[in-house]
Order: sequence, then structure tokens, then C-alpha cells
Amino acid sequence: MPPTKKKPQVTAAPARRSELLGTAAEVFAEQGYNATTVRKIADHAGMLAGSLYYHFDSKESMLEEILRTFLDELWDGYDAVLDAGLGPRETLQALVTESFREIDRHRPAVAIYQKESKQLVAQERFAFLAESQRRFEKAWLSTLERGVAERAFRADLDVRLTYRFVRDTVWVAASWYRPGGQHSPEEIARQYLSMVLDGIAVRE
Amino acid sequence: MPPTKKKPQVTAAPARRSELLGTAAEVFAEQGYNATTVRKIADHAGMLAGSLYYHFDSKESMLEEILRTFLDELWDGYDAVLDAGLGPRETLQALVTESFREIDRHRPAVAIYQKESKQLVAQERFAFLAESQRRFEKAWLSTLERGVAERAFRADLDVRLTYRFVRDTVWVAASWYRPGGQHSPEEIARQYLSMVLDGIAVRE
Amino acid sequence: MPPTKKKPQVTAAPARRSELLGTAAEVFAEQGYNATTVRKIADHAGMLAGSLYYHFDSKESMLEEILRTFLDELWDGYDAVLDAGLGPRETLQALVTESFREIDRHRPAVAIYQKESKQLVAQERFAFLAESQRRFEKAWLSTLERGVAERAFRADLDVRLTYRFVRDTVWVAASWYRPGGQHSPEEIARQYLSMVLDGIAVRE
Amino acid sequence: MPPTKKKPQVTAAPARRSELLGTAAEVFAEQGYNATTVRKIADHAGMLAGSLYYHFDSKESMLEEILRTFLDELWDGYDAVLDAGLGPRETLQALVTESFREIDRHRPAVAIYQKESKQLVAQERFAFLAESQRRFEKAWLSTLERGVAERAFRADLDVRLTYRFVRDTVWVAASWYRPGGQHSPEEIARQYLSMVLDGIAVRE
DNA sequence: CATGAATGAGTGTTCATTCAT
DNA sequence: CATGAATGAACACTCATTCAT
Repeated sequence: MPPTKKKPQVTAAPARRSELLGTAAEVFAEQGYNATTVRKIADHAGMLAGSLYYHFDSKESMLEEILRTFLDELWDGYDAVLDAGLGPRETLQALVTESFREIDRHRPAVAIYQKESKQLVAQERFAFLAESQRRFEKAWLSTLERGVAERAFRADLDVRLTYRFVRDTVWVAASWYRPGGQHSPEEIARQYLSMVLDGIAVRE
Repeated sequence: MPPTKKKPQVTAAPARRSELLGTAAEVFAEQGYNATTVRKIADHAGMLAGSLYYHFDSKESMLEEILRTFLDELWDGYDAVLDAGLGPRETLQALVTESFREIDRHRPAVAIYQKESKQLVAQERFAFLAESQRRFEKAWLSTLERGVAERAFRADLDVRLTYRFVRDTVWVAASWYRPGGQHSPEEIARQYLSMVLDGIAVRE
Repeated sequence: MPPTKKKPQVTAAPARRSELLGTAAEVFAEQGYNATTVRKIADHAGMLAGSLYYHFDSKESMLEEILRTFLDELWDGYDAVLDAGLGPRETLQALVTESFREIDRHRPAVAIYQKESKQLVAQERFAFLAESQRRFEKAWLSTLERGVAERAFRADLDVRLTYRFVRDTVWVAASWYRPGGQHSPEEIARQYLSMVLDGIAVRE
Repeated sequence: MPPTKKKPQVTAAPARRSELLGTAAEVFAEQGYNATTVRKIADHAGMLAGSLYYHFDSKESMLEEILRTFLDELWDGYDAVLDAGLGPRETLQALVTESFREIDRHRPAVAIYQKESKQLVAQERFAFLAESQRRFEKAWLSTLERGVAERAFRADLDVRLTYRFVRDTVWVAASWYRPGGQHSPEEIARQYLSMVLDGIAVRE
């Protein structure tokens, strides 16, 4: 199965388009994709349901574009980190910080991704999610393994288990994070890293 | 608008009933509650959709019973831990271990809870979810706070943030955990606690 | 001061108008009236759907104008034949030849007429179709009856049945006829008349 | 006492199914497939639109089953004729008679076929229409050619043109034929064959 | 207990049409 | 003249639910 790279139909007036996508993403995130009717989206956008179809092919194509846009930006940030030639500990710190920044910028998209991607990957249209997941896993696993090899991380860790815990904790933050709240993404990242790297127990 | 209770058969053969609930829980967990049609459940159970209504009032009542059963058992375990008079570190260890055991026993229910509870709590019928969440938060927060006070946990932690991380990481494991796999719940708990308590970084 | 008219007028550039009608007729004929969206017509005409409404009141009014134009021309030809004072056999020959000429000139309109007129006559707007059908039937029936009376046609014919066969065979040719093909309308008429008048069996 | 035999338990009520298909066929024939809403079909059947979907997958699958059933029966009759080893003139007579009998039995299906098949063949689902058309054309052309070779039909005929005329006239009769009217299918076939074989002109 | 058949509200989507620019 | 964006009614279809048998 080849990763069909279909370009999203970016024609005219990208402003209105991404405005509507932002609205849709919020409703998807809040109510769930299936439970979100296209009428609800239209209500939030101040128009009628049918009018959305002037801008988008389908409800599903909105979802696709939301997720694609998010993942494209995510990988821009991740690739910059991974190409920077940092040590494993610094790479992990940078990846975590970058992740919380993405949550800050794309909270609805992240929440949708968290909740729906498992069902979606089965569809060919969303095969790009699987591709992204593979790259994601590879980036994290290699960082953790490198850290163990270089004695930055503990040798007795089950790397796959650690990867799952780290991955999930980071992204699940999208479910409670509120942009503009009292914690900046960087502050959350710092606290989180402190916990993950050094543990919550007092050192003796 | 009072819900007309017509023929809830709580007296009917409880074996068949919980068998059907188990089937329903698996389908809910795999496909999502909204995306699960009552017909799919019936297919898995080898009957027709309409026949389920002899056993249950509605699709929603199946969901409710699944979640109630799970939470009842969960609190049996949690209360035993909380009433045991352990220190904060041991309480945390016991709560985490108990949680992974619940995931082992009620994986579908936990997965459903993770995915759907946010939408459900808004409905009066599922108010018990909110109640459970309050108790849950109180148990964890007080354990963490007690640990900080007694110098078992680091003093510089943001307790609420730590609570959220711990809570989410534990339960999100239900999304990838497979009973009968290579890790027992106790082993996963041990690894997880090692990471959370002592961190993944090498101590100097 | 001339009062500004709201609706487009018949006085607007008639060339563009009939060009658009020709386009519309082709699409109607090929895809069927109901299955033809106004957007498809606009695509063929190189404009947007809404723009058609500067030229026409509605999709239905396009259909009406296409059929009216066709029937007007048809009756010009038919009336010339009927007023020429020919004998029944010559009248039949001339009507058939004229019909194939109309198919040659207005193939899309004829195809539309064949396919849609039965549904359309029920609407008041298309009552002129019923009127035309009456005149048509009268012209043919009287020619056939005259032919029987004057011993040009066989006496044992069921005239109504014969009328229906002749009528349908002639017009249904619009469904396969392609202008500019290997058969001219006159050649088709000749072959058809040979068959209808003398039969396909070998004479003994 | 012998144990009571189990009920035949044949496939679920084919009676209701074909009853509904008959209703649908009539509405399709009268209003056209596209113009027929499933609501209209349901109204005619005395049920709600959604209820049709208990019996059929889609509006399109109803259409398919109607056409398939008709063509299957048609070819039963045609094959019997073609395998009977008749001379060309007798074959033509038998095919025409058989065709009018099919119109008598399946008038709505024939009318639908006439009106919609041209659009439908483009869809893969209705590829069987093209197959049927090929067999149909082959049967008629070979009969006509054999007739010319054996001097039963005139040598100066354009065989393809004759085929088209004969084909169309026969089937278009479905648009005006009313079962139970004053003409039996056999009587119409006789009149039609008299016209086609011997012509309508008086012999000199 | 289970089935077969139906209901009816709701869902995503289409499309002729309008109108300010 | 044409466009871009919207409307609103209708459409095919889904699905939780009911109920006589």
C-alpha cells in the first residue's frame, strides 16, 4: 500500500478555509469526530450545513486536512530537533518541549489525533497517520536507546515500555491543557522533564 | 421528561447478561461508543439487534452498566489500599499496582472510560463518573501532598501537574495493553513506578 | 428614463444565449435532465453555475426554451409538407424525411423530447408539449387514414397501432443518430421508408 | 408419532421482496429513476422510507435487481427461440412475439431499461446491461443476415439500420402498452410483423 | 427468548438558486 | 457579465428502538 500523497485541494481564499478548519477542529476535539454533526460545525461557523460543502468535499476531508496540517508542522519542529546533532538527554528535552509547544499551537488537532487515530489508520485515506506513527516511534526509540548506550539513561529500563509511557503522557496533556492558562508550554515541559528524568521521589 | 421504565430485567439470567455486556464492552472499546451500532454488538453475540432489547433498555444503559461495574470493582481495590494505613510512597505504589491490575481485568471498560467519560459526565445519567473522578483526584492529591509533607516526594513538584501526568499515564496504558502478553500487570507497575519514582536519568 | 429591469431579457445578446442553450441541450441529452446539474452546464460553457442565472431564469426555463425552439422549427417544416397538397404516400414520405432532417439539426432537443416529455406534459409550463402531440397525432392519423381510403396503404392495418410504430421508430433514431456520420438524414429516411412501405420480406 | 418436520425456512420472505420490487419498478417506470425518491416508493408500498432499507441495500440495488430479473427471464425466452433451429423469418417472428410477451409481463422493467440503460452501462455495477446488449445485437444481426443470405429478406437492406429500427420499435412499445388492454401481446406482434415483413403500402 | 419487520428522527450530502461585489 | 459565497429544501441512507409473533 503506497502512501498516496494526495494534495488537499488548496484553491482560493485560504483564510476562510483555515478559519473554518479551526472551528471544525474545536468541535471535533470537544465532542468527538463521530458525535460531531456537520450542522454543529456550521452553527459554530455561523452558516448552514450545506454551505460547508462549498469549501470542503466532505466532513472526512475536513478531518484529514486538520490532521495533515498538524502533522506537517509537527514534523517541521521534530526534524529540526533531530537534525541538530544533540546528545540523547538534550534531544529528549527538546522533543518534549517541542511537543508541548505543538499542543499549545494545535491543541484541538492533538486531541483529535489522540482520540481518533486508532480507528482512522485502518482507512486508506488516513494511511499517513501510520507513516507518521512509524517515524515517531523510530525517533523516540533511537533517542532512548542512544541514551542507554551512552549512559545518559538508566540501563535497566524497558525501552519500549518507557517509550509508550513518555509518548502517552506528553500527548494526553492535550486533553486538559488550556492555551493561555497559568502554565506556558515551556514551563509544563520543564516540570514534566524534571519528573521523568529525575523521578518524583526524594534522593537519599 | 421522566424516563419510562418498562421492562428492565435485572432478574434475568445474570450469566447471559454479563456475557453480553462483555461482548458489548469489547466492541465499544475497539470501535468507540458512537461508532458502535447495536447491530454490531448483536452480531458479535450471535443474535439480532432487536433481541438485545430483551436484556437491556438501551445501548446507553449497556454503557452505563459496563462503567458502573468497572468503577465498583475499582473502588473496592482502591478503598482497600487507602484504608490500609500505608505511607505515601507505599500508597502510591499500591495504587499504581492496583490500577494496572484493573486494566488487566477490565481493559475494555478502562478504554471506554478513557475515551468517552469526558463527553458522558455532562449527562445526568453518568453523574457517577464525576463523583468517581472527584474521589480519584482526592485520593491521589492527598497521597502526593502527604508524600511532599513527609519528605518522601520532592518538595519542588507541582502537585496538580504531577497528578495529571501520573493519572493519564497509568490509564492510557489500557490503549495498548494486551492481557496475556509478555508483561504482567505487576511487572508493568514495577517498571512504571521505577521510572516515576526515580526517573530515567542515570544518577550521578 | 428607462426602468431598470430585474430579470434578464430576451433582448440580451441572442448569440450567447443560443450558444448556451446549445450547450445545455447537449448535456441534457447526454445525461438526462434530472441528472444534469446546472454546474455541469456551466462547466461546459466555461463559467460558474451562478453566472447562468444572468442569462436564464432557471434550469427549467432553459429546458422550456430548448423544446420550444425545436418544436417551432419542426412545425415550420411539417406545416409546409401538410399544406403542399400531396397524396398520402408522398405526404408520409415527406413527413418522415422532414423528421430525420429535424433529428439532424436538433438531435439533442429531440433526444430530450423523447426522454422527458412524458413527465413534463403534466406541468402547466409544458402544456405546449401536449398541444404539439395532439397536432402531431392528427397529422399522422389523417395521412394514414387518407392513405387507406385512397387504397395507397393496406386496408387491414390498425391505423393507431401503425401510427405508434411509425412515430416511435422515427424519433427514437435520435438516440443513436450522429450528425456527420455515414448516413445522411435523407439516406436514412429512404431506407426507413423502403422498409415501412414495402416490408423487409422478399416479394414473391 | 413422527416428529414434526422443521419448517422449510427458505430465504426470508421472497414474496414481500418481489412485491416491493414490483412497486418500485412501477414508480421508476412512471417517474424516471432519478426523479423517483425512495420516499415515493415507500409511500406506494405503504411504509416509511427507512423501512425499505431492511429489504434492500440501496435504491440502486433495487434498480439492479429489477433489471437483472427482467433480463434473466428475457434470455430464457430468447434462448429457447434461438436454439429451436428455425428459419430466419420464423426466428424473427418468434423473437418479436417473445419480446411483446416480455413487455406484457415486465412492462415497468422494459420502460426503465429503455430510458435508463444508456446512462447505467457506464457504471461497473450495471456492466451486465452491456453484455446483454451485445448478445441481443448478435442474435438479431445474425438472424437478419441469415435471412438475406437465404433470400427470405430483401438483399438491398442496410442490415444494421434495419436492426436498429426493429429493435427500437419493439421495445419502445413499452412506453404506451397497457397490460389488459384491447390488444394482446400476440395480436400486437402479428400486426407489427405484418407491417415490418410486408410493408404498409398496397401491393400492385 | 428471539426474530422479522417496521418506525422516525437524524446524518452527511447535493443542488438549484440568490446576491453583493 | 461574471464570481464567490451562501442558502434552504430535499435527498439517500443509518440506526436505536419497538413490538407482534
